[in-house]
Parts: sequence; C-alpha cells; structure tokens
Amino acid sequence: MKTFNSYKNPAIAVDLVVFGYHDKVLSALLLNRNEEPFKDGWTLPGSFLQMEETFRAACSRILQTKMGLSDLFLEQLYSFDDPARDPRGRVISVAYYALINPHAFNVVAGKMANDVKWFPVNKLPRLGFDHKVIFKTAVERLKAKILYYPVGFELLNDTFTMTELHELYECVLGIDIDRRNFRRKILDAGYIINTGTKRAGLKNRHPELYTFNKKLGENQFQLHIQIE
Amino acid sequence: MKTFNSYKNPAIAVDLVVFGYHDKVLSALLLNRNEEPFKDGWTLPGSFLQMEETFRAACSRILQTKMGLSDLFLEQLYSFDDPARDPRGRVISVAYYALINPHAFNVVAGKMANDVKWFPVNKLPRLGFDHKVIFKTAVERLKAKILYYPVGFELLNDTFTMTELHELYECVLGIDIDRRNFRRKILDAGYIINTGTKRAGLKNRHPELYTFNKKLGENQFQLHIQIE
DNA sequence: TCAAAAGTGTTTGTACTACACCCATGC
DNA sequence: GCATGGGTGTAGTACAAACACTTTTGA
Repeated sequence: MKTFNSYKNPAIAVDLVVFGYHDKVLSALLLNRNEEPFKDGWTLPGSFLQMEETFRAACSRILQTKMGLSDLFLEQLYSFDDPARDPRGRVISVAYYALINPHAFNVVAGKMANDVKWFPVNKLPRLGFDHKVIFKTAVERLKAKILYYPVGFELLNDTFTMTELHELYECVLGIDIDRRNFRRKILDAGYIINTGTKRAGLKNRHPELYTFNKKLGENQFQLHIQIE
Repeated sequence: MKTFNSYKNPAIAVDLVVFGYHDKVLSALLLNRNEEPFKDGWTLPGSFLQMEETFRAACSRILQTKMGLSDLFLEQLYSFDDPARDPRGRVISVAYYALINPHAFNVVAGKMANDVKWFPVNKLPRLGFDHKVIFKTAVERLKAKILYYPVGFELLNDTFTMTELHELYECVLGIDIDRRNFRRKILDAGYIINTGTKRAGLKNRHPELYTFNKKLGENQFQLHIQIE
C-alpha cells in the first residue's frame, strides 16, 4: 500500500465557544491574545490539533490548560475553511461549543487567569480571525438545540426552580415565553422531575426545586415555541 | 508576526455523500477504488484538500472529475477525526452531502465511468474507511432536513406531481404518510405552486403538475410529521 | 363501465395560546 | 395585611390525524 506524506497540509485548529449562564445572562469565554496576530485582542480559545489527537481531546486540552475546566458538554459545530481566515497561513478551524455552569466550576469573575474573561453574548468585543462568524453559528445552534435537548442540564445547578429554567429559555431564545404555558409544556414532556423540596430563605413563596430527568434521551421532547 | 510552518499536519480529505432519487428509490453514488487501501472495494467519492482550496471547491473538483457533475446542492455534514480511520496515516475527513436529480444530469445507470455506481441506500455494500459512519450521518441529516427545507427541489424534475413528491417523502423518511394530509400541509405551506398544466398520456386521471416556490427560503415551513 | 389513480372535504382530538385567580412567604 | 413572586386552572382556537367520497382517464 502506498503511503502518503503528511507534509504540506493545511494546519488544523480547534476553536471553542464556551457558553455559561450566570446572573440571568448568557455569556461566552474569550481569551486575550498575548501574541500576534491580534495581539491584545479577544478571540475564542483554541489550539492547533496535534498529530494523533482527536478533536475532543484537543477541546479538553484547551479547556484544561487555558481555563482549568474539564468534563464539559461538547458538540461539534462546523468546520471553517476560508483560506484567508488566518493571516499566518492556511488554517482549517474545526469549531466546537461547550456548555458550563460557571458556579459549579468556580470560574465566575476573578477566579480565572486574567487573560480569560466572560462576555455577555450581546456585548461581545471585536473578535480576531473569523471568530465572529464561528460565534454566531454557535449561538444559532444553541437556540435550535434548546428546543429539543435539555440544555439547561448543563447550564444550571443540579436543582433549580421553574422560574430559573424559564428565565434561561427566555434568555437564550431572546423572546418572552408565557410562564404558565412553559411550565405545562416542560412538565408534560417529562423533561424535569420535582424533587419534593423547596428553596427556603426567600422573601416570597418558596419555589419547588426540580432536577433534570436523566432517563430522557435526545429528541425525546420537542418544545414548540414560535420563534419570531 | 511569527509565522508557523505548515509541516507535520494531519492530511485533510473531503468526502461526499451524493444522494439521488430515481425510480422511487433513494440512492447514493459510490466509487470503486483502484488502489490500496480498500482496492476493489466501494467508498464514498473523496479527495485530499489542496493547500489553498475551500471545501466547496474540493467538492466541485471531486464531482466534476470523478462524475462529470457540477452545480449541485451541497451542505457540510460533519468532520470525522478517528485517528485510525485511514490506514495510511492521520487523515481528517470533512464530509459534505450533495443532492442531485439523476435524470437531469444523465447519470442514470450506464452513462458514468464504470467505477462509479448508484446504490440504493438500503442496499449498500461494505464501505472502506469509516465511510459507513459518514453515510449514516448523512441519511440522518437528510431525514431531518426534508422536514423544514424543500429538498425535493434538488431531487425531482422542475415539474412534478403531488404523488411524486409524496413518494419522495415516504421514501426518504421510511414511513407512510397520509396522502391527503400531506397534500394539504404542503399546499398550505406555500411550498409548491400549481403550474396549471397536467401530465398527459397516463392510463388514469391526469395529475396536476407543480413547481417549487423559489421565493420560499429556508425554515419558512415546517412539516410536522411524527417520526417514531 | 370498470379499474386505478387523483382530487376534495369533514370530523375528531390534541395541544398550543391567552388569559385570571389563588397561595405562600417575609416584612 | 400587603406586596411579591409562585402555583393552578380554563376557555378558545388552530392544526394535525383519521377517514370516505367523487372525478378523471384509458382500456
């Protein structure tokens, strides 16, 4: 069998859109670059793919070394191929997105390296490379995904109130959803389970706490919400 | 700015799943390999990505040189990264799928190079590399896509009968769909337009001919069909 | 006039929408 | 007891599912 050489190929980068939900705002983690190109500018965290590395392994390496994160929800987003996307030469970017509960990982403001920072998705700075395009693709994917996959499982605490879940959906989708209809749909779908406990110490009525139904696989429910 | 060398990178292949609909059967184009590995076996058509080539350009090159096809519907599917997927070394595969009306391109049986052949998607031979996985991913994507995008536009002739469109949907989705409900949904969605002409020369009643409504963009309609 | 396929309509049930009211809690 | 948010219920409606009849054509 003829073998081929592995020279003169485009480089492959793996870039990550890390979503976190915190204080009723959906945010993404960005990295402040300390070298050219785009020195001192913001970009998505990423790295070149090693010769024998899988995409997921590269994602884990990036998350671990740059942010100290591990075991996140990861999904491949798209591969970007614009020949001009990197001024240093030909680089293919395979983009993934990750979901994280910032509280569970102690990566709220101040606890990370100071070149990594959360930005609300609606207040992003200018991004280097073609990362704006990658980012927009990730947001669209998340909006679609949340309608048929319990994304909240990754973004919220183990137990949460109906209002918290409701706010998450309104935030991600950017629309108002009727509180009572949302409740019924979510419960009818078997999407979450009432733990029987309540959150205490609040000024008003103590809300019931729920957990995600882990028996429910992908595509097991469908949230019919009119978008636009 | 520091530049990087482009040596010692994984190779990048672009692989294609070409779907065609013919004689009420959904088929895919496969290539009979004339070199190792998998010599004399069947694989998806594909090629290595050139240094300055976009994915779509590579797709066009593959379709043109191996099958004489051009200007097809193309969509990126997924990127595959199993380090063992190619016995010759590390190769990333960026998969696309294409849709084609075999009649419009004269690529029905016998008119193509004899190392290229249509296979019904339910009667595929053993495939080399990880192409079985790529293929299954493509079929799933097509099934999802047909519910919110007028895929038939690419697979059928310019004008077609309601029955032909109906059969296409039943074939792709692999389920029975009520003829009358299907008709109403499709028409209500503004998905197709009645041309006012009829197909003559048939034994039975002459069916009306339709065209796709080209003004209708993506996500403009949603076919609510219960899939298992 | 008969068989086969194409066109049309009706009923039923489900589930989404848009609402209003009561309940629990801390101050 | 009152303000605030949390829980529950209901009427109207829209649309999908299930189903039957009529029309057109060639033989």
